[in-house]
Amino acid sequence: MRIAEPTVERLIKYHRLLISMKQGNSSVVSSRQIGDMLGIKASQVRKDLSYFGEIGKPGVGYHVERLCEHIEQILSSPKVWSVALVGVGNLGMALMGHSVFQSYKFEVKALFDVDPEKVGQNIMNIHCWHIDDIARVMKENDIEVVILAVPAVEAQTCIDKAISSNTLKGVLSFTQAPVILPKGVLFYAVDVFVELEKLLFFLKEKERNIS
Amino acid sequence: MRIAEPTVERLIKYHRLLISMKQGNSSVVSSRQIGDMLGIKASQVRKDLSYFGEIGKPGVGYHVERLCEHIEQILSSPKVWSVALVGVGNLGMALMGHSVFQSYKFEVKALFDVDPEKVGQNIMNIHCWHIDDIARVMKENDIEVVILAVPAVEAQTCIDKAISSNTLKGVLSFTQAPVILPKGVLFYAVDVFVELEKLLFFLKEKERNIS
DNA sequence: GGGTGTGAATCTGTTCACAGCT
DNA sequence: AGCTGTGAACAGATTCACACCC
Repeated sequence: MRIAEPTVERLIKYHRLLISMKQGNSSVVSSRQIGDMLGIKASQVRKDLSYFGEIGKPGVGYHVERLCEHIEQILSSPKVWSVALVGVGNLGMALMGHSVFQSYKFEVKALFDVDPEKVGQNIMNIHCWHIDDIARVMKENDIEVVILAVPAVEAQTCIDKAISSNTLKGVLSFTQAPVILPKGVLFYAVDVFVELEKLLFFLKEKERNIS
Repeated sequence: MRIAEPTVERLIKYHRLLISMKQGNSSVVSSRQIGDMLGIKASQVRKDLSYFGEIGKPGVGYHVERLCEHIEQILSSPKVWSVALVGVGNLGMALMGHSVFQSYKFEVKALFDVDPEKVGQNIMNIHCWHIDDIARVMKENDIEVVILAVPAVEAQTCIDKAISSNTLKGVLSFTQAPVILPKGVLFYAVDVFVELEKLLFFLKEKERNIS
């Protein structure tokens, strides 16, 4: 069964919330409680969770630990993904330091940059290669996922080199440049610029409607 | 007229693309060309652009410069927003260095942190205050927008302090913690964790469907 | 031919409302 | 009473298809 993207996104948030609730005191939680904490309607929460069979108890709610495991199973992958981080500037470093990157779901196997100060070094225990070596290193390490944190102008060049490895399956991009990829390679983008502009736009619209 | 969020998001991307096209050679562009470059259907592009009257020429396309100005007008704000950056760690610094932050639409008026190494310093020419001073500094500088780049556990505390300034109107959050805000304060979140998990989830699903 | 603008159709996601369980 | 699970209604966004223009 196919799960829609907005649903997956919410499942991930439920899961994260449930993990933090496991340390708490109550072992049961209702759809309304979950919804309130995440700013989601209770009916939406129930619909999302009902996709996978009946796991809540009417009149009671969901068992925190059981629900958490259940979602974990849905989200879990049969393998640990090998990942390359391309671009070890401020942003790349911030990502490396981010708790997200201590995950059992993937492993950052290699870093890539062009800065001679970084190439050849080990940064946070991971070797940094020159971007020109990416195809070879990706092949040797079976790296299927690339996290792209380079300046916009270099994005396409870097990706083209990664494509030539023939092992690339997914890209998470932090640059705002549009990137051309072969069909079949999954692409997700975190676009700071767009989010910021959206915020400012709707702030403006709101003020305009008031006055 | 109200413009839907997905439309705004695309308008922002069109605008960004058009700016880079202005340096190029062709002064006219078709909906198909725009769409291909951004991975959007041509019909979608036309629908988006037709919301604001007829600005394209049948058989020819859209005049790059005129279209760019047109969208700029839609997106533009009558004022420059005053912004505070809360959290000057790796991520905060990455954001500061990001080209996005050299915008004429807003100005970063103050930084906030708890690290005694940073508090009291000027960082990239902007003064860094202790987070406890945020309400006062926000009031004094009419800061209405907060960019939140602190660890998850501190997110709510920081936001609560910002709320008490009574000038807060919008938040762009980079932490993965859910944050409680008064109704009326706009909230956008960039959630690295969620994007990464989504990518891995759909990668897994894809492999599962093949085998 | 090539390309826009747009109403209609379709697809997708959310919300409602209520039967049924504890 | 309280809460889940779910079909049905609704709302929103995308895509189609075609009339019309250059």
